[in-house]
Amino acid sequence: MNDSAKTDRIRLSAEDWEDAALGLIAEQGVGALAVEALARQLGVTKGSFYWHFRTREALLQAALERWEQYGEREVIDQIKAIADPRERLPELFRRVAHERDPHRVYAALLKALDHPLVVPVMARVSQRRIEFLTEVYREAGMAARPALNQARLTYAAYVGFLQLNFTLGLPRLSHDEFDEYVAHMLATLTPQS
Amino acid sequence: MNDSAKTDRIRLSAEDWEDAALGLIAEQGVGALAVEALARQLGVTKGSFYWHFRTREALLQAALERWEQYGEREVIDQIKAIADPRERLPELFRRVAHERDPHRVYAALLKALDHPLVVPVMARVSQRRIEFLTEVYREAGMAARPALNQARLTYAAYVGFLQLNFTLGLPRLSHDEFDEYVAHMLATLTPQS
DNA sequence: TGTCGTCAATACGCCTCCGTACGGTTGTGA
DNA sequence: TCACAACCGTACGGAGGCGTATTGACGACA
Repeated sequence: MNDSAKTDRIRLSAEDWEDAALGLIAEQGVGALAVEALARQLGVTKGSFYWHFRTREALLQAALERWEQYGEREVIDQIKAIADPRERLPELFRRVAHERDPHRVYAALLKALDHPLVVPVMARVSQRRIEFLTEVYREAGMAARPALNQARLTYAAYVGFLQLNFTLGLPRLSHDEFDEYVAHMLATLTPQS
Repeated sequence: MNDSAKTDRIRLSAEDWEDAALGLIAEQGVGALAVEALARQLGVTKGSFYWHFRTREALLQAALERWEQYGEREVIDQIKAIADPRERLPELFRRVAHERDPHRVYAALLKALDHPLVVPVMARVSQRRIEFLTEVYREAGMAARPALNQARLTYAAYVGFLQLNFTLGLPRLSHDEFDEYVAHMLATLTPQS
């Protein structure tokens, strides 16, 4: 039994390294991104790494770009596919509240905002999401400026939610309490229907 | 002109080191807390450090305890001193929105939630603040359960606000836009008066 | 079948930072 | 003035992580 992620492919590509890097970031944070650790996890040595990347920073950069491009589209597209605009907010909230995995990289990156490479990426991603939220609020019937402010507020609540509930494990809510909280959130952050 | 924080006291105490550590954490994050860097900043060498602390972790621990004990009381006490309970929320919001310094350590600690020492501290502090917020909401006229959920939501919005506006510098709002956002926040997170 | 490009192993040097050992200085009280 | 504790400097050992150099294995393709 191979201990973990030892894919039995003999040779690796740059993309394999980037994916592995994102996995490691999601699990242990950006600080834990070391080339020898990654190499061990992939079942090879550093010799391989420095063929694909000039430096450790280059890997981080590439992994972040990969995440920014491919990891984001999904949620937004799926939400946009919902016909009734008023149904989009509730569905969005439900996803965020109950699906943990898609947010792990984002949460990990949130803890690495001291690193100069991740700040611009997070700024772009957050900006884009806020714009998307604004759009959804507008389609739900709000005027332009309130929609923008509401989007900012909702997104801030999302970010704080990640920190408090996921990474901090804070409220230690029971299942019912949690659902009640999500319902409350939905009620106060959704335009009065 | 001494370049920065070179206090002209000849000899240092453990508290001096803890304060300097908190300052460094606020400016550059927990990861930048290195004993030789701190020693340079204080104008001494490691020899001094290891007289006061057994290890680097011990300093972090002590600094965090110091922050948890002394750095928090202030805001809560000042808010509690406001006579009219309905005035407390707006004042609290104003403070958070416009005073940057008191939140710098908290924001820095938010980016260090991968470190095992800071998680319990942040959990306790956040928990206490949420309880305080719940109290304020109750005094403003809300029932028990809604007040609790509202407090959680408001605090999540606060945490996200820190990340997006302060550390990410995200919305790049003008002064007026910013005030408008704060007003919006206040309007939707304050019980209907 | 030989050659070339691709991917990987090994070994090494270097730097940074932690922690230790020990010797030196300064203040203070007997 | 002597002794001792508090505080600090210097020097060193060692671990961990980055990057380089060199060589080796292996498949594709002429």
